[in-house]
Amino acid sequence: MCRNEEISPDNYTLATLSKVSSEIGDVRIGETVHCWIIKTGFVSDTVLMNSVMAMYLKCGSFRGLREVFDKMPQRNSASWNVLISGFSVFNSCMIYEDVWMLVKQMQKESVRLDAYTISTLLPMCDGKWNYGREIHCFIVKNESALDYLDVHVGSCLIDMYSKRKNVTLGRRVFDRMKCRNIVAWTAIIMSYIQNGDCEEALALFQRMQFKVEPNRVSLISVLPACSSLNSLMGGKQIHGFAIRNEFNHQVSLNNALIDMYCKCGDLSYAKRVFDNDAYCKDEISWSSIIAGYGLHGKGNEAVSLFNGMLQMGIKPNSITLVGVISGCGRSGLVKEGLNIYNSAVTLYGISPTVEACACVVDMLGRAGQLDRALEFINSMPVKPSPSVWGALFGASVLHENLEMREIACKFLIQLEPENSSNYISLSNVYASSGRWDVVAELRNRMKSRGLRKLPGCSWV
DNA sequence: TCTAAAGTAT
Repeated sequence: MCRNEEISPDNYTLATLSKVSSEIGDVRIGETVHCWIIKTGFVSDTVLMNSVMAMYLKCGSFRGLREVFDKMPQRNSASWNVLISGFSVFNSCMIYEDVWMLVKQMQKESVRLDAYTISTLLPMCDGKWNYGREIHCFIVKNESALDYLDVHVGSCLIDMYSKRKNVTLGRRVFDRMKCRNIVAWTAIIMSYIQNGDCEEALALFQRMQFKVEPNRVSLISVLPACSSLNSLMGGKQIHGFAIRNEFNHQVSLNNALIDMYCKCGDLSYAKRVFDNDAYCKDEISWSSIIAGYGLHGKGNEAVSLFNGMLQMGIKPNSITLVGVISGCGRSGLVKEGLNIYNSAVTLYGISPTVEACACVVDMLGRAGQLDRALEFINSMPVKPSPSVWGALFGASVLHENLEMREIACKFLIQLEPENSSNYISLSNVYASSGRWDVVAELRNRMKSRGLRKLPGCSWV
């Protein structure tokens, strides 16, 4: 960058330059702009400094952002909002109490919490940080000042309630919103999908089309509902809409289509979408098609697609690994699956996740190699999870191996002491060998934990 | 000239 010394940039120019730096995402260029601002004496311009904070945020420098905030002589709501965003973006810096303290501090300094503040805070309200309802109350109390059902705030509320499995409260917000754009519609549709009501999700999607034009994200969001309902017809209609509206050049949409076709059982359509050259395939495209072939018992095709991916220079990740190994498992390709697992670190640079390890256990187990599966569990690089022992349990049921069933159940109880089905499975093991004393002891253990048999376990 | 929201592969 060069600068004509005779013409000094004003605060507007500098703000534009700061914005450009954010878009490039280059912190060095941003820092240069920041230096000019200091030299030209514009550091007291709040709006300009807010854009510098936003630049540091987008360029990944929490330190830069914090420093600007701390040195600002005057701050407005936007300054606080960017700082709060910083806490949510830079997760490693995230200490929830700190965020709440910032909010309190903001109020103490009489800075108004606005719709921006609220829609930044709401996505941070997960299981660990439980201010969601408090924030919602704040919104209700400040309805007139805040424009309660601001479309941003409303969408965030729907999303927050969805994550807490409360689609009813989300729907109440949605129904009361003054204006609903595509984001709000997508949020409520997603909420139904995430909470298992795919019929309502599709019904809303139909209604939505009379109100707003679907975009790429909304189509991607609704496709899993078609998969869940096994509605190939619904999926094809969305595919048709995507083609007519030229969304089918986008990799993310094609990925969602591939997944939908695989899950609806139409592999040839999935492959047709995959093979379309009008878009650039990424690791999700490959992982989806590989998993699809694997799921349908076509392990050899899954393995050759996996090799094709490597040849194309697309780096597989741990999810790709899970797809290809589980495909091997379903097709009895133990040797191929183990080869891929063993090359994961050395050839593909993937450290196997516990999910990948569970697939290996499942693969060995299905093939009847239960001792080898147990040996694998004892030597795997990550701590076995319930899914790992669950895989061994499933295989020991399949191959009627009581001894392995007992081992798997014991570990399952150890890992999930509150899950009653584990006790029941173990007591079934003992019941089948007539060890009623141990069965009774297990019943007592369940009782002392306040656990009950799940309804429907009539076989116990 | 400043700040916020929805999505796809196990």
